[in-house]
Amino acid sequence: MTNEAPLHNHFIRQIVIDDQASGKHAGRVATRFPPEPNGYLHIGHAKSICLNFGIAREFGGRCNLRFDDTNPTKEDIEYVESIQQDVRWLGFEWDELRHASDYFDVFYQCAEKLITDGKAFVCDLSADEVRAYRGTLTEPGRNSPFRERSVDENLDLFRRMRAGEFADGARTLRVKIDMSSGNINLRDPAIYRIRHVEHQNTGNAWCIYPMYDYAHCISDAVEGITHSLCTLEFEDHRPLYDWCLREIDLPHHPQLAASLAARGLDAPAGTPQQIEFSRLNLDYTVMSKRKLMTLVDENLVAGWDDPRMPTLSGVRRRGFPPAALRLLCDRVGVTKQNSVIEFSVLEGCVREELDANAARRLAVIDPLRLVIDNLADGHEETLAFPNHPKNESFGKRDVPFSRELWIEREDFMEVPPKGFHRLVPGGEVRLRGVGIVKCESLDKDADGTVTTVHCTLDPDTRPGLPGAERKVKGTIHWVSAKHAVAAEIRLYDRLFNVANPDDDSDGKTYRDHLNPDSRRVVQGWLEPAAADAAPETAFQFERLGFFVADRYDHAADKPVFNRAVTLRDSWAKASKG
RNA sequence: UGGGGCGUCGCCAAGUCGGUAAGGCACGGGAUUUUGAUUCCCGCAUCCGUAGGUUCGAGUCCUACCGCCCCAGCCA
Repeated sequence: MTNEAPLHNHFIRQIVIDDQASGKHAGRVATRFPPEPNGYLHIGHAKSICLNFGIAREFGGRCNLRFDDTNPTKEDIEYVESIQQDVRWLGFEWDELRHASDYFDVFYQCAEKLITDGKAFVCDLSADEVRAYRGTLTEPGRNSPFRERSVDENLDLFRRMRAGEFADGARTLRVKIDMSSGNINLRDPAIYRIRHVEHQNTGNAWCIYPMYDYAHCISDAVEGITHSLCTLEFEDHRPLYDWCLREIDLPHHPQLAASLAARGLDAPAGTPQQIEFSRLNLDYTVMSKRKLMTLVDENLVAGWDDPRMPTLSGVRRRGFPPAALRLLCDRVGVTKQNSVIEFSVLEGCVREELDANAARRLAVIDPLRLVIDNLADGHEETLAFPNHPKNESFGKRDVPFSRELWIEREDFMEVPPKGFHRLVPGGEVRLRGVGIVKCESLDKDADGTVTTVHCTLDPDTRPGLPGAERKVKGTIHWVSAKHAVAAEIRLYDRLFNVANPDDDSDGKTYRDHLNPDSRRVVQGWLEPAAADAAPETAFQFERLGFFVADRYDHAADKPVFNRAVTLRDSWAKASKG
């Protein structure tokens, strides 16, 4: 894959540079991308993936893919598979694939240590009671009445929790920190809960499952992660992250992780540093898993990989190349500022990438018949077209040409507005790669709609002849009617018609802002060399935009193309005012 | 009246020990062009949330205010 050079130094890269220079972590760099397998990855995740894998690659370090599968009630194997596929598609490969559930035994051993050290207790309070004891943002909480149980009783109870003696929710294991802390995460947070649920990775081996804060920091330590990168909302979890690691002290108690050795998962435990950065948000889209899930579940879109979805599988199907997403992530930078990137920035990245790497083809998506009257009936020839205007290595292809063509309906106007450079009655225009054609007459149907444009081709303007140098205002694309292949063309537009669909302050929700025209399907005509392409091949259909052969539905004899993005169109912008 | 973050051009984002505002995207103008695309030039913050202060000099230091985001799951 390509390896884009970093645009500039961001604060996390600087921390890594400083750490490496000072010999912290013995100069090692290890990161991880830790998704919970409870949904599909989206563009926001791309930032984390690029950051984590990118840092590891840049500093000669390692990066693991780790499934944060500590809550079996929400997770599913479907997601763990899609996540792996998406990470690879983005262009990254993990050093090791791990699951938090690989460490369930370690978590358990550490919990017994915490209990033995008097740092954790089994609490019998119900969820509601815990909430009541927790206090509020401005009032301190109160100690649980079970906080002072003896070590022996705690150990006994915890072992019985594990043994399955208690019902879901009956008890939790809590850590003793400070119920009066201004940081609510430190008010004796639960680190284990009872869930008699089968786990996608460990089956029925466990009925108690660790909480995120507890499991994540230990997982990081056990994997020797040096820099644990996460998003801003975990900032006030960091004291808990550090507390757990300090109290457990894995580096000095390697026996706690001894069970890993037998499975080849052991490594010297480290002391990872959590560093937070801001999420990648885009306007005109929603990025929360919950909302994306709703769009899918309620059939508001055609699935997680609907081309309008901001999921990685969605943008992939839409035709956005992975390099465009990497470029986006480079371009937006890494900071702690909440930000919303304009969707046009992403589109710009897609255009930039595809302009350089997509072969050109001719296609017409709203056909109007054009007949070249001064060519013989049945006239046919084959023209050689370069596949890329600026890159000869793309080679050339044969394009069939004949007397009857399809041109784009919007490229002809009987009464043109000022500044219109295309075909008009009595006017001239260049047919791309063919020569200059003059509109001599029109055919119309009963409604007055133009059905055919009759032209004459100036034979002196064919390519290669001196007359080809003659300037005309416009050049339009075309496709030979006789040779064209009918295709299904899916035209996509933004899913939401407001910049911030998450904003429900006016009483409306994202569901009220769905763009009814976000998907239009038309029948168009392709030159043969476009139809005959493998699924996921991206082309620029000249003057129209970048299109991709649908990953699943496209076939050479029944082509289906999705429009990834239009070309920049200064005429449309100007003529619209 | 809690805790944790963040405020530099429309959107992002650099700004080393204080020395007199990078870059990208967008936008405006021009050149080239058999894609009104691409490419190429040129322009685009006397000002860094606000108000004071320190200093020869402050986006960078101090003080006070203002604004925005996150936290009260046995979710991650």
